Amino acid sequence: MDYDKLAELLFPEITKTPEDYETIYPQRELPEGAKVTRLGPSPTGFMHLGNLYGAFVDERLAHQSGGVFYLRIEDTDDKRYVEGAVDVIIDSLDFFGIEFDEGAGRSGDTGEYGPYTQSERKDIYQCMAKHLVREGMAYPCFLTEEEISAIREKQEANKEMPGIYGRYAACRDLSYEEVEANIAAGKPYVLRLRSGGNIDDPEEIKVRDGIRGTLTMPENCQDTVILKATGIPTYHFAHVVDDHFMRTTHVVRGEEWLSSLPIHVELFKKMGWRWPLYCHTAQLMKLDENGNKRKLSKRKDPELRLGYYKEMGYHPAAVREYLLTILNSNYEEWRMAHPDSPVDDFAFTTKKMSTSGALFDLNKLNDISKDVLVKISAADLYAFMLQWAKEYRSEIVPAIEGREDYLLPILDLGREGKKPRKDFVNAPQMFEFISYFFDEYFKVEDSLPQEVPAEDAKKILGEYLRGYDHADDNGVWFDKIREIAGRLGYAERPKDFKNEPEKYKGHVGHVSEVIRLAVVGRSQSPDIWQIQQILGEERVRSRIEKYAASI
RNA sequence: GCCCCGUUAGUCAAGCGGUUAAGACGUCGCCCUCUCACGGCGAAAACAUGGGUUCGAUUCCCGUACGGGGUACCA
Repeated sequence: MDYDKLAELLFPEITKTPEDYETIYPQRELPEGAKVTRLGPSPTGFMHLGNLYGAFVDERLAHQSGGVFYLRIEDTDDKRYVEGAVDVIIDSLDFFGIEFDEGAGRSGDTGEYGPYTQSERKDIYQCMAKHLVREGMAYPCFLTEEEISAIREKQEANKEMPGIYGRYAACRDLSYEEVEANIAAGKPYVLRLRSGGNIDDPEEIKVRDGIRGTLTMPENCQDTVILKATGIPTYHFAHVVDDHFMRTTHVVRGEEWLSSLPIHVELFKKMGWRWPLYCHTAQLMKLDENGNKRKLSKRKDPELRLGYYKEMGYHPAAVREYLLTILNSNYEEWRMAHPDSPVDDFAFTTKKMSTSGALFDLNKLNDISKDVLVKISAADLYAFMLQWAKEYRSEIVPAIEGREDYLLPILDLGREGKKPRKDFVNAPQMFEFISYFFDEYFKVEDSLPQEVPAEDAKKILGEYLRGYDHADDNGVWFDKIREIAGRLGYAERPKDFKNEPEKYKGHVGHVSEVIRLAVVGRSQSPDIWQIQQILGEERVRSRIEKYAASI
């Protein structure tokens, strides 16, 4: 068989050689140790937490080392393409503060290693495929779907490994004339790798993984398809060609790729290239909905969808912080030691990544979110909440928009000092938490405490109103409540009540709860005095009068 | 079926042959306190399982179970 002739027959229009592309895409000039990483999503328009998770790893590895992080659109499966998906990808990552240095963009590519969309790189793949044919390492295969499933059935019946390999690779040794005749007859064909693996006694290959250490696997034996009948490459071939010519140093991808690693290794070897350092991440998991079983995979589960967190009003910084704690087991510890350092100061490493899948933990996210939000200024919180409301809760926008002066002190309530309140978790919860500051949302939600009968409540509110002086400071204000409590038979100190409960109806806490109910409508809230200062005397008086009248 | 990968408290996780088996979230209790939150202190709670190897296994090896992934002209 004359492979040169076959290569010309198959790819008459390809004139460039692999060497030409080596020149077109030279080694990158980067500082020592700089890492080149990439995100390669398929343009389905669906981004999930796993994508973000991987993107963080890529981003950190590249930017921590002075390297390059680029975006490559992997659209070799035309069935998957969704219009506008590239923008969705860029936008949703941008929301979480992840930016690319080069690659596909909203308005075309940036960078010297493009095109960055696989469907535009057909010539490159074909050139490499032609090279493999010329070297006798790839061949055209005319097997039809039916023939392939017949082979599979036979293999299953014989309990053999399924697939096209060795003696089942019917087209491996077609003569030039047979190939020519098939093509002339218009038969469709794919290009298959002529695997060098020994199916009966595969050799072991060792591949170093940045997360999992050294992996030991059997070599590939399958004559994997590298070019589909359309001339478009499969993922395997595109990955090898692209990551070589884009000079990727670290490939971060999900563990679902682990089992095709031997294919990639064989392809790299056959091309005579060095393969990048693979980093196979563990999959994020979810609890099963019915019998809250163990772990379940993702896809379409709402909380794994990236847009979910934005819709739920979680601040991107909180999601980032949460992801980082999942990403690197020593991050939390570092964060406790460096509460105010920027994330960039943390030395991220793939070695500290978990090899087993983590279950998403909403409690943890909420807790982390509180810690993150407490450090964000009221002005930023305001802007964040407003933006969220505009997108997802337009009916509350009028309450918020243009009222920054009113809202800033509210958002800062109790956040001063060394032990600030951590009341806020996400945007909707923030709004709910402060909703009593809006007259249109204020309502009395809780009922009087057991210890205070209705007539006492009326008396408390009456006396409170009579003695109310908006100019009182916090101390004077509370002393007055103590007096009222004492006069009506309630302990002025909770301890007194606790020690001698039979002597009192209740304690000052119960008395102030009545006032709290009148002013904020709930039995729990931050400091009432501060709230009153923000509400203003008129509204305080009117709320108390109204509540007293309703008892 | 076959092939990979994994399995430490409810969850996330340190741990790399000898530890009282860290820490965080959640839960519970106490303290602080006008409520809640914050903060502080404390408690309950774990090495899937059976065999080896070893003076000694959570740590190493093999089997079993369980979970995940792959077995496509999908990525």
